[in-house]
Amino acid sequence: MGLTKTEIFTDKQNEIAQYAKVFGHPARVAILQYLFKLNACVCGDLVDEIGLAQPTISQHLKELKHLGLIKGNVEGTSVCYCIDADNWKKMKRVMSEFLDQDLDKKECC
Amino acid sequence: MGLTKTEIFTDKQNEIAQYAKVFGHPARVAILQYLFKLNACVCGDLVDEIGLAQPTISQHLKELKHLGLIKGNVEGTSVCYCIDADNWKKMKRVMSEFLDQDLDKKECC
DNA sequence: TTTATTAATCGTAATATTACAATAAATAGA
DNA sequence: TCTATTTATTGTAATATTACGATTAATAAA
Repeated sequence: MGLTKTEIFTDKQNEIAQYAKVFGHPARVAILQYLFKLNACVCGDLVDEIGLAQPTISQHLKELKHLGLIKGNVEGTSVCYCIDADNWKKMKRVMSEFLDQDLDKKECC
Repeated sequence: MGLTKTEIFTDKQNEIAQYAKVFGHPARVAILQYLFKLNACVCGDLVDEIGLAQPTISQHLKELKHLGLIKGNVEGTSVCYCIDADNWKKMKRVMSEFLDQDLDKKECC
């Protein structure tokens, strides 16, 4: 136990859960908000900005990169991160379909 | 360690993460989708529908109820669940604000 | 009152996540 | 080459999550 039974769910359900999971930590939310706010690539100031240790930030960045929501570019000794616009749009389509379900006649309790 | 440092993040960031976290498991996604699909209250068939043990479903329902996304109504020996439309809308506003951030001029890598 | 039905709770094992110190890797500049 | 700078990786402790058997609680029906 302790492991999610992904095989009993649909691909769509697992996809939604996977996206949601990565947003399920405030540090990753903060990283993404910062990348949006700066309107440009961010090279390294995330550790100062967020206030977590460098390996922790690096770990969170890895998860965001793994889902394709951000991309990194090596620039000298530092690495530049930014939102991957195409994949962000893909994610939005998946999440919107889930969040925007019709609420009519839903409440009967 | 192992515990999220919520205190270093804004209320908004923690709120987004909390909503996302509850969507971060396919069983909870499946439960919500089923409640939407039925267009009515669901009294108990979630265990058969989803395919997880009854205590597991009950645990997931508890988390959804705790965030206010669903509500339950006792009906005889069974309990009737449905989406809480008002709170679902509140959640959607919070998540949309986060997901719908402006993507212009974001990519430079 | 007894029995059946349904859902919640408790306890717990297996696994996952979070955070960070220590270290490694990679590159720039002296 | 040596040193500084920056990021990734490794290892690990603390905590959280997931799943379910066993049990309890609550109500309905016999």
